[in-house]
Amino acid sequence: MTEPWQVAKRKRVFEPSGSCFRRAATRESRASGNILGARCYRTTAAPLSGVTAVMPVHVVTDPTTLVPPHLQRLPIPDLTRSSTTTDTCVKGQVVQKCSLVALEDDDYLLRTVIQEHEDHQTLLPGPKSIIAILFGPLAKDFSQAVNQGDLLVLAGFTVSRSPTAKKDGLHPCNLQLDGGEAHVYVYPAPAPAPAPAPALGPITSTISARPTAPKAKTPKPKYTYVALKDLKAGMVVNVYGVVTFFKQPFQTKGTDYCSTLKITDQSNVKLGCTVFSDKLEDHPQIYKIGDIIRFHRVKIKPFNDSINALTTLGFSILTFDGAMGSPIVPRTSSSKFHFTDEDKRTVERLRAWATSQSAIPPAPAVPLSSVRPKTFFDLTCQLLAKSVMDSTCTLLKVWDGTMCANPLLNLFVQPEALEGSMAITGGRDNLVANVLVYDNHVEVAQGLKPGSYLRIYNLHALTQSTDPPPGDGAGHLAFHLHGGTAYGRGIRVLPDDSPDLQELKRSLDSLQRDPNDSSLVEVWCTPPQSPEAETEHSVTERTCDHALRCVTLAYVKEATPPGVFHVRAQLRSYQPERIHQALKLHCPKCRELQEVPDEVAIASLFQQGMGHCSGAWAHTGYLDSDVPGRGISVHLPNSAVRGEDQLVFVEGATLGEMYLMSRGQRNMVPVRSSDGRMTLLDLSAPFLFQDLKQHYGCKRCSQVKYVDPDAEGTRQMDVSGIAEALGVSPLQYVFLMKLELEDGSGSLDALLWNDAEGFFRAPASDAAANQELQDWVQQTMDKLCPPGGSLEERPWLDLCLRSYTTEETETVCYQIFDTVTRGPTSDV
DNA sequence: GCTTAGGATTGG
Repeated sequence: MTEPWQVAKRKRVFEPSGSCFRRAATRESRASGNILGARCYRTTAAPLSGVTAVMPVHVVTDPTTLVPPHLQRLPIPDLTRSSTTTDTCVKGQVVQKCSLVALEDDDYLLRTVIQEHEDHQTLLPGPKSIIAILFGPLAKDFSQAVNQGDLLVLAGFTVSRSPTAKKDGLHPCNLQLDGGEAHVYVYPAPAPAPAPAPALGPITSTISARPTAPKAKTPKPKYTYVALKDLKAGMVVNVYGVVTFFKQPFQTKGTDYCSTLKITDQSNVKLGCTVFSDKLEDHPQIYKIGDIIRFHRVKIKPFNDSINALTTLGFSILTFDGAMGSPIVPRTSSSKFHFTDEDKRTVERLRAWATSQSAIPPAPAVPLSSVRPKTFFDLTCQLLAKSVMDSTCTLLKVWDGTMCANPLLNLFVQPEALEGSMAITGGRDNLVANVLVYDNHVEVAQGLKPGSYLRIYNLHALTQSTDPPPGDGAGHLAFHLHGGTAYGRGIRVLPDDSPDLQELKRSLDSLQRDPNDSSLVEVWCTPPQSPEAETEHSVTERTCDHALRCVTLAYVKEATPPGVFHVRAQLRSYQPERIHQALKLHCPKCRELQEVPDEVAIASLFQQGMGHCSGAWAHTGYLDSDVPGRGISVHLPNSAVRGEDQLVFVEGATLGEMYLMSRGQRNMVPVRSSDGRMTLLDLSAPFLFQDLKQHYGCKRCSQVKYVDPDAEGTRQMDVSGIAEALGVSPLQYVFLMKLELEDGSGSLDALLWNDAEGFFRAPASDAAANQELQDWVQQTMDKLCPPGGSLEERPWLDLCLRSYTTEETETVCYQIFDTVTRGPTSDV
């Protein structure tokens, strides 16, 4: 049986030297900025505008400087497919001119045969005649302006393989002329007798329109694009589409590389497309599903009750990022392409349409931290090092800045067999994925340079069954890029400035901020294997009873809420930094959260409460006040139960006096007069003082009554009983802190809130009243996150996190639950 | 020498 990858192995090897040369030539032509033809011509020909000003075919009869003098002439017999075509030209006589072929929508094709001009002809070996194929308006102009026998200078062409060379005995290459850079300069054959052609070098000629010359203003080449639903077999068309499936170029059984892809457009028709070219740079540069592609000159052919698009002679392809708002920059290796504002709008329209389509499958790209065993996925990563394992397998060591939740297989390779370096990882093994690349992908893999950014398509995550500890059930993860091209399997190098690399680069940057951090290295090298082992080195301890596997913060962030996770992280920072600021008041009824009022504000409320005395109750005593001329009234309800829990109403005291008086007292309620009756102060002040504790009520939920001395009083002398009797809805003290956690895979803000008292093992209401307890909590935080300490001094925290979405803003939040600190004195 | 592929995994 012959499998695709076995076939591929028998293929001709893509000549690396040739490809390098070609790529270099392209770069050079871009960098030079010297666009052959058009620009030079427009300058020199300005006075002649109206004759052939925007024409790519120039008719030359008289000595002026029409043909750019910098063009280097290349003899036709010397032409090869790796010839530099920038600033070069060929010169030859038209020995055959075929008729103009009309393609769809004002597109044309014309084939002609050019024979090397006689000044070189006799001197050089090799085929002297070459086929030139002209496209578009150039072909049309040529058919009108050029006759057999004319002498031509051709510039701005590309050199391709001639598929008919064996049959026609002509040059093994052909010339293709298409687009704004292609130019044909014509020296018409003199009608009566041949005159010596002007020598090349600085050609001095002048233009004269001859009878067959085309009309003065030819419109710029305008391409029209056919909606996919309107395609019919036999058409040669230009189309746009959104990529819904693609394969990287692979070698065929024939002479070419093949790219297969599927596209769709607003007409909701899908079209399979096949690109054949032996030049990799002619193939589309598709990075992911959703990219937008533009084809010029594809032929629609019937296949299996449907139609497919196939590249034809003179095809060209541009690819664009499909994301809304990202720069519209065509991906192509060619510096010769048409691209207009209309193209831009087309791309924008397709992007907008595609964004709203569920028919376009989501790209299966995931970070290393989210990879699950037995799945196939696309990995965007940086190549660190590679090593040839055998003839059918190459190992790539890659990372993406996130830490895999599963232990990763680390294949050891002798340093001398490894190309590239792992030094940058600082030994943090669980960050490095070992990718085994097989069969047809080996060729691509061997051309990869360490440091480059890659996307590997359809990577298979497999747990290594031969792993030593079979008991723990978690084999080490290895990644396989199987042979063949099914499901788009392949590797592509992403350009360094690709928008798809931003996230990856951020992750890698944060990893490398502190590459020498030994504690990180230690932890990463010894991934926790059991909960027992974990807690030994942690300053916190989980108290939950679920046995979840420890995951990375990156994994937590990827997961859809709600969820429960066990993580191991360090505390980078926390807010607020002062513990007393972390104490808040919370209403269990309306769930409002508020700051504890500051003493200045409370003191002022006490001042305002010093009005007319509400009058003596049966049990009223008077004390001297700090405030001159005022007295403090102390009232006891008529039916008050005597004893320790005695409820005492205090009127006319300052806040300071209230503190003093309530010391050692169980229940003191500050009151004021209102309309001759006794009521509570504004609820921004505590409604109840219990020794060192102050209790507050919710302004929104309380319905404060006048305090009636004849009331039965409260039966229950606890906070809620007293509050109820007073019509107060009591507030609870709570801790609220935001902890910035960090674990190498990323960082995450988690709240200490509902379960904060458990975390600190301290009731918030006690902490509010007790400076020592606040100090204890502060010391605990200092232990978790030493002030001014470096990352390596920070201990690791085992935490149980919950993710959830808030009702109001629908933002994702994380809270720490079921976790306790070991306290500031623990010796970890 | 006018072909080739025409999506569709599971493995080393």
